[in-house]
Amino acid sequence: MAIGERYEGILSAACDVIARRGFHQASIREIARAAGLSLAGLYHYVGEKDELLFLVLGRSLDRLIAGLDRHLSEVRTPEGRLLALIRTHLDFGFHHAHALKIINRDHELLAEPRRSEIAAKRQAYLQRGLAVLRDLDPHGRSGDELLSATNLLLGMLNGIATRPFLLSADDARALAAQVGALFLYGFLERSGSAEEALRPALRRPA
Amino acid sequence: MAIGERYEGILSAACDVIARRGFHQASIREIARAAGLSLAGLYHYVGEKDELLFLVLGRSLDRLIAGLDRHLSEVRTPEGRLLALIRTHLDFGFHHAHALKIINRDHELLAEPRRSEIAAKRQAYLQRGLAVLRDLDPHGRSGDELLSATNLLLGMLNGIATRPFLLSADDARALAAQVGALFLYGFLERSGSAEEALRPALRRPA
DNA sequence: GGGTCAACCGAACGATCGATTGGTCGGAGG
DNA sequence: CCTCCGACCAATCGATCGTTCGGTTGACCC
Repeated sequence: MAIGERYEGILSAACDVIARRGFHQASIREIARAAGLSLAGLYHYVGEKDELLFLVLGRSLDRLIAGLDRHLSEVRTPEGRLLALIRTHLDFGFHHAHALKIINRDHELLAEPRRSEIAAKRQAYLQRGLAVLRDLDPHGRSGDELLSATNLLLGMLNGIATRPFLLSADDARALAAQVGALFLYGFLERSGSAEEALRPALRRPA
Repeated sequence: MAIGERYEGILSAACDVIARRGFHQASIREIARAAGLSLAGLYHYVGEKDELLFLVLGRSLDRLIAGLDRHLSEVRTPEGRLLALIRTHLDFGFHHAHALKIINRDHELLAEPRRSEIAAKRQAYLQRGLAVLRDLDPHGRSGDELLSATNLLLGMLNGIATRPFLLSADDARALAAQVGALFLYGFLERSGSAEEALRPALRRPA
């Protein structure tokens, strides 16, 4: 067994167990067992429990961001870049469902300074999404509006990426097109007749 | 102090502590301290730790669903009902941020049969959203499509409802209109030129 | 063949967890 | 006045937690 291979197995086992049980409920003993090591054997590779979560989060976010950058670099049009973002996220959700679950659920559980380091990577991902929407925006939206729109989009993606909708990679692909069309239309047409359509409802009391 | 008042205080304290620390990291002792009781004093009111999470989740979901039903009953048009759903959710996120956080993050941590009971309430909420979208849908979407669209919408709402975008109730109101317009447009116009706009991007390789 | 080092493991540490036990205390009922 | 009961608490239980310690083993180097 290659030297890094055991390390990979540990992180993979940690990812599985933490995703299934939640970080604080996932005991080091259970992770060690899943990785095929004894408790003390695991501690030979890892300093403390927080480090396991930190490594899993860091590696997953790095992969997610790298994948996004790779896909974005292949597309020039703003619409294509939006679709690339959506595809990357859903694809990641399909291939690394456990990792995405941990990213969204357990990212606040780290102690400083690891917490800040992970938060920075999450922020880096968010910024890329915001840049895509800025290029796409025909209305000159403010930074705040773009930020909330970015969170809307990522929330949509997480709303389906972590649930059992994605049964195959083709599903993810098809769903990406759907989501892209739905979001793009609303995003582009904001100040047009969309508000018009809602005006009667907006006038009603609470 | 009235008899139910202490009980209210316990559930409120549990909600705060669990939201801040996560369920498994929130010790019964800390919840008891936050509620102004001793450890054994808390056990006078509650049978076991799981029951605390169960009560918090159940009460929060009941409130959320009741609020939604109340708001839906006041509106007749499909568009107005969509907006009512969005408003209800964002309003709940603003006034009960801790509860919404627990609903979205810790709902899987219960043991059976409590887990199923909470899952049923979540399902009831989802079904109401699905019904709203069905009334609104001009394309005769399948149940699966409507279900994923519902998850998209709820994902959007959770994407912003739990983050610090909502500084005031007016913010929540304004954001609801934004979200409503964005989603409505995309939802209504699906098979029109939205796919047209994405077609060039769709043809590109992965 | 003696020495060194990474790669482990069994056993145990103190701390903290959820939960229980045995009680005190004050007020309501008779 | 006595009894009873709900409300509450100090002390403690066994289990489990994260972490550490003291090894053993086998491969590699001189």
